[in-house]
Amino acid sequence: MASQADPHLKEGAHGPTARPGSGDFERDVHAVARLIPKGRVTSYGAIARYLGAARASRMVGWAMNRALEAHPDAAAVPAHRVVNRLGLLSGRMHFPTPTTMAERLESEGVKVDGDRVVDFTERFWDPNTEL
DNA sequence: ACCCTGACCCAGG
DNA sequence: ACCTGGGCCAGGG
Repeated sequence: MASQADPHLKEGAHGPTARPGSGDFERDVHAVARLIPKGRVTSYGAIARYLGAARASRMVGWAMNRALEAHPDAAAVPAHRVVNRLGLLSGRMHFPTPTTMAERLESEGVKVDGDRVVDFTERFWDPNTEL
């Protein structure tokens, strides 16, 4: 089954899961997003890089959008924990309300000032180094 | 079948 | 320091 929280992503040495053009990209993005610890955040680019597609950060945002539309509740995929490289909540407009993203983060202990994550550097969780 | 756009990011001028 | 363009994958008109 190799699904849930066990994406043997990274390169396709023996199991090409994130091969470009395979359509598995979205699924892999969701898998990584589910691994983001509560109270931490990561970026589109970090996830893309972890999947071996460093230039596909836009697709990560696209995948988050899809996940959110399918499950507006944060249960399935914690889309609110994915921000841009500057710590800005660039995807806030795609949540039920423009403030939902910030509210969900604050409810996990992540402080948000305006549209930016406070202490972004400390809160940052990089799948490339921590996974 | 072509063209455009997107919750991004980096390099170049 | 600001602006521009290319690249990535997928979906919509």
